[in-house]
Amino acid sequence: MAFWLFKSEPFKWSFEQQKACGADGTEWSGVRNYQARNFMRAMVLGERGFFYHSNEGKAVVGIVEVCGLAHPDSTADDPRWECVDIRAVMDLPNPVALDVCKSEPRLKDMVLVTNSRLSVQPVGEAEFAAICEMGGLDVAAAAGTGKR
DNA sequence: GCCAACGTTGGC
DNA sequence: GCCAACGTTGGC
Repeated sequence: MAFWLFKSEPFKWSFEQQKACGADGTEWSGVRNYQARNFMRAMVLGERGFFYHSNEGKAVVGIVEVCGLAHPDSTADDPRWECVDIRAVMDLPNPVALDVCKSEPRLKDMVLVTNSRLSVQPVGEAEFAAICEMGGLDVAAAAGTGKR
């Protein structure tokens, strides 16, 4: 199981809007970057990730789950662009801000910290756990591996 | 609003 | 295939 991070400017698409889509989720459309696309191609159903608000907010605000494998992006006129579908799972009780991530030793190698421009990125298991802990979430619950 | 970092494009 | 020019992203 891998973990991911999806970045969005809240004015364009916020976690509130994501939650409003419910369990069906939505296309994570609009990605026009090969690295980001390749990460989406590697995603598996049920994998979890963070929802990060860039620009305004600059914080990890929620947990999402991959609910549709990579497919052509309906908003692209070029079929080489693909995206997955994701749905909101839960909020982080305490959003974890970027500057907090930057000053957290366990997150010093996190892609969010080292390459702020990548809009879809992998998250290490330890990084996932650290942010859940800092955000006030039970790691197993956030990862979807705990008891329900 | 500025600018640094990064990616992409296109001329050669 | 290199590299300069350009566009975009996103932190500050």
